[in-house]
Amino acid sequence: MDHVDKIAKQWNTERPDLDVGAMEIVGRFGRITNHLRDAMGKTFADYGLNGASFDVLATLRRSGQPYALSPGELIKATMVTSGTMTNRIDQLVKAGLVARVKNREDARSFVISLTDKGFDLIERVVGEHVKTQQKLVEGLTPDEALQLNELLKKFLAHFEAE
Amino acid sequence: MDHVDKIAKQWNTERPDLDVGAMEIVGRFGRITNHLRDAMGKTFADYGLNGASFDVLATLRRSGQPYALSPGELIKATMVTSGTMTNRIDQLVKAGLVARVKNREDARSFVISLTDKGFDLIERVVGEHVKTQQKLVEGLTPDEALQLNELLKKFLAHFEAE
DNA sequence: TTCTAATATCTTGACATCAAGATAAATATA
DNA sequence: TATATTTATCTTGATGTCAAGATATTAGAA
Repeated sequence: MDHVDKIAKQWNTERPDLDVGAMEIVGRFGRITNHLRDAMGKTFADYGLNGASFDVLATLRRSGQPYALSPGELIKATMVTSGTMTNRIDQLVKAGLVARVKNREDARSFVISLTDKGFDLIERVVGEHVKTQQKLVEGLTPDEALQLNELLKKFLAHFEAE
Repeated sequence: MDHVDKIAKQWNTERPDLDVGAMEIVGRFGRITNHLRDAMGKTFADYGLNGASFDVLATLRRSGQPYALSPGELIKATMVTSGTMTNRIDQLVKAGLVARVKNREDARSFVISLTDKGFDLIERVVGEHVKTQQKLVEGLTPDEALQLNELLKKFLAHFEAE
């Protein structure tokens, strides 16, 4: 009887006309995601980052050499608005982790480039981050984890069909 | 090949030493939850609410008669800080959907009570909300949905063990 | 060429949230 | 009783986010 079961039970008493089967799935998604975010946030905080700044640095790192993308590309990859990305980049520039480099071919645009300091930091953080994630899925057996991943993949495809 | 697969592939190229199996699960949780929140938010917006205000009204409604809880109880149920709850209540009071009623037995505390207007509103919204949630899980067969729910339940228990 | 449209990014103002601390009342202890 | 502690809620200041609009540049059409 977890927290979501309790909510479902209350609705069954108060509104027996409602079928809350879907609510159980959706509710558990929300709560699990909150726990995951909290746990991962602690790893980021150990290195002076948060989920937002980690996201930008990790996107640049995994894009490969020369570890540089335009703000527009970062916006697409991280699904935030332009204002949010400007703010994130400003902070990372202030921290010396990325640099805004002018694009000679298009004066409207910049390239956001990992500094050496930024590269070294993300290189270390991502290792810890992966360890944290592995610990988080330890509640499931390897077989269950595989099964869950397959179901998530199908579920996500429903939203991100192209 | 969904978005999460692409990220995993980039990491495999750039950092083949990292095992990103757990990252796939965690990443899909994040993306799915974002899609769920967006979709549900639209239903709330149709009634002038957002996820935060819906949450408070729904908590009061499903608590049963007399549809009233203290701020402290609402904080526990919704997992937000006291400042956030004060703000949410202020807005709902302004909108005439709840009322702050003084507690005679303990002058420190109030009871937050659904008004008739608030009751009528949440009564209608929750019906639409359940329909939205049902549509959201239609990407899975009933059997898959059951399977997923069981796995989520076990996963969540890992975080909310008591 | 000159005007218009599209593109790339930044700025502004508003909002929800949190952490930490303030206020006030109830309860426990001396 | 008087004082200290706990409890319940609100206030304040900072942060991250978004939507809408501003600015500047490039590309296309007349």
